Amino acid sequence: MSQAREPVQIRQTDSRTAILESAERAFADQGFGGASIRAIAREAGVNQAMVHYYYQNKDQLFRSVVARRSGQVNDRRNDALDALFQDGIPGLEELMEALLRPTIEIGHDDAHGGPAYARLIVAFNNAADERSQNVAKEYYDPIARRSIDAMRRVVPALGKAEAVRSYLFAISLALSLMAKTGRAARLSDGLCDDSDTEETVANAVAFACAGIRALANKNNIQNRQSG
Amino acid sequence: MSQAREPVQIRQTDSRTAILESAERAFADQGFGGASIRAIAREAGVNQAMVHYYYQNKDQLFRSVVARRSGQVNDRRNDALDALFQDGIPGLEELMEALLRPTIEIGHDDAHGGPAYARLIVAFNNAADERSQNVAKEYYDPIARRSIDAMRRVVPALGKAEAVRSYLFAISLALSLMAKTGRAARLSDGLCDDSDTEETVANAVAFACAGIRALANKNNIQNRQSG
DNA sequence: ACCGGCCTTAATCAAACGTTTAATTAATGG
DNA sequence: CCATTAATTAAACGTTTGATTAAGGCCGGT
Repeated sequence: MSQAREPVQIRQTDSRTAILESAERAFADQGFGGASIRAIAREAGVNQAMVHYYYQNKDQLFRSVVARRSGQVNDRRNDALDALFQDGIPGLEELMEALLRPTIEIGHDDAHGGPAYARLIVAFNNAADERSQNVAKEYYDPIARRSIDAMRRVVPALGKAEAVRSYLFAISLALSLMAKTGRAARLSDGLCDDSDTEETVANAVAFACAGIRALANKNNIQNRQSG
Repeated sequence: MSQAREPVQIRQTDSRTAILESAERAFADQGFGGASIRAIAREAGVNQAMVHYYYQNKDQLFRSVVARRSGQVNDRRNDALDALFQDGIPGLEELMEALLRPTIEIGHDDAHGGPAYARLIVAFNNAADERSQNVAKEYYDPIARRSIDAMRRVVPALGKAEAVRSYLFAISLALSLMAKTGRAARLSDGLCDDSDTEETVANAVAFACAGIRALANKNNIQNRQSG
């Protein structure tokens, strides 16, 4: 009688993702320049040549880290957008929650290295260097454009420039909530927890929606005055 | 007849500040780990040993870069707070403009390396590593605490935790406006200019105030329900 | 003229860096 | 069972890193 046969590929898969997760932590904590491939390999428990074997070089290793996570987040955001607009036009709160919740939740997922990715994504979100912008363009611009269009359908008074700013504001909000720098806890003497995902989402959505409506009104008034 | 005597320190100051400004650009563009002292010295037009002569090591060089700029910003913010509360309690819009304007303006000051510092400060504002948090604690926590207290005086309904979050949100907004990553321009097909300082300040203040009031209301409602 | 304190220099150090190589081991398919 | 492929290893490559050293130039004061 034959045993249930396993895929037998014990060796490969472990190393590949171990490197990826170690790299995620290293890039998040020390930046691209500060992270060293040697340390990444050491912490992953693999030979340092394995990093190049699987990912060629440091640049592509970085891209691979971002690619994996951005897929996880943006698939959820795209699905949520599909569902929301299927039955007409949703409310602004629903829309913003659909956009921000996946980002916040993955950052709060301690068991799967969420906080490390949160710190990483925050760092490169506001970075102006060519590598960061290329990665942002490839992995985050498509969902950004779709989100901005959705925001303008939900709040018609929102001009394109205001919508872009609002989107970037909202993302920046959500990211600042994910990156547990310890500063919020320090400044609030421990009152700000930020481990409560639901409260975090609620705060981000409330703040963002109010801000967006304010920009929409401002835009409206300007148009009325000048038109 | 004696000539008007100058402080005579012609030699020193040039190299000192040349290093500081070169370092500011390097740290902003490549991060702490990615920036090299050799490149910093080269771009400053000095021997690389001069960097250690004036700033001992890379860590203190970084601190010196932040110290200089944070002084410029926070002196202005402190003065504005003093003036605002001299004649009673100001409005929220006035308060937030006092807090955000200096930050935004220094980031827009192209002639004096503002954009470089903007990118630098954005990068380390959301960083969780020990060095960044130590620098933040030393150079930005005092004004942060004072600002948070001021916000609660202006909006009494704002709880402490909400005030801390609001402050961090608002700063995060202003910073995302300063860091000209090119992403806003790209996503808006050039519509978002961000070089217009007044419009930038107005947008940030409007968005932040609306968000803060939303969090204050949310807090109020919760208290009423649970009390 | 000479001294003493800044400022500046070129040269050097050990350590760490990213990357490549050649050789070894383990699994797969015919 | 052998040939092929994939995974892994130790070692080394040349370069760059942060930091230190010793030597000298500049300049006002005496």
